[in-house]
Amino acid sequence: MKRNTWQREAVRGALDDNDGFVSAQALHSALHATGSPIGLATVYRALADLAVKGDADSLQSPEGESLYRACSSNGHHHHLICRNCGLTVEIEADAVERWAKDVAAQNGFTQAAHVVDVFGLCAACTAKAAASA
Amino acid sequence: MKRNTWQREAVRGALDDNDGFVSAQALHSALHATGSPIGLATVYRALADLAVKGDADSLQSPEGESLYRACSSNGHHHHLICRNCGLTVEIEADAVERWAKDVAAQNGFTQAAHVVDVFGLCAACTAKAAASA
DNA sequence: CTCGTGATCGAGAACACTTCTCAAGAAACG
DNA sequence: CGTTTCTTGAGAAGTGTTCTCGATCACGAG
Ligand SMILES: [Mn+2]
Ligand SMILES: [Mn+2]
Ligand SMILES: [Zn+2]
Ligand SMILES: [Zn+2]
Repeated sequence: MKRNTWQREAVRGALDDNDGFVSAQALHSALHATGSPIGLATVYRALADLAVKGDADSLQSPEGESLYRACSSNGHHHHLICRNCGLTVEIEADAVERWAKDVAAQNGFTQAAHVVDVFGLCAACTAKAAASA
Repeated sequence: MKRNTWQREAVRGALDDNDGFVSAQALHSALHATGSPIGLATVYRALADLAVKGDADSLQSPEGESLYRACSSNGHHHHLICRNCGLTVEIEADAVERWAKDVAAQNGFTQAAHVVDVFGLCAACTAKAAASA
């Protein structure tokens, strides 16, 4: 019941071309830069679809923008993200998963979900910052 | 250089009257409901100030809204939040702190900060949901 | 207790991000 | 093809937050 359009292909492709997390607007700009006439609303829709299908991870930047990324790893995992360049490292942490589940259960909470992200400056951006300081 | 106004007092008081995390707009409504003529912009400003002074914790709801809470515990900690009623439990987890620091360092990241929150349905809201289902 | 200065306030405008509306377009399928 | 139905895209609308700027008020100096 979901049709195949070049627009959806384009969004998926643009996501793949990107290493780190990107916003819908940035992706739209990138697509436009290559000459694509895709609409902004369509980019938002495609990203939302990819996210629910599990083909993309999404998170909120500290500034409140929604960011998306085509993830290599399939299962549940978390991210270490450079707040300067967006570079992302996928991290798995069974210990944290267990901890989140336990702390919820111990307090009588059900349907627990957790948000676990680490933001920092990657090695390259750290070096760059030190040089310019 | 920071003046004392009844507005700031009112915001701090309203925060204290609230168990869980609340949004700036909710707080503004609550204040209005008690007859206070405080302005919305002022509520935003007061909350931002409280947050940088460390007198309030802030986080982003999964929907992207900024939420605030007057926390009892002083030090760094995390939260277990009911997504229905906002009830909040403060949690400390040295293991998670260490893990975040380590995973950043191991990947060459500096100035690491982490976002760790657990959302769920509290016991009361779970019961209520089961009853109405 | 004035006064003066400058921080603070608040109404509304402006912003940034996201979603909605709906007419036009194009997959899918017999 | 032709029909059906989903998808698209431009712009409007919605939502949360910040900005603008004249009026107000806190507070230390005199
Ligand atoms: Mn990932
Ligand atoms: Mn807290
Ligand atoms: Zn970087
Ligand atoms: Zn609850």
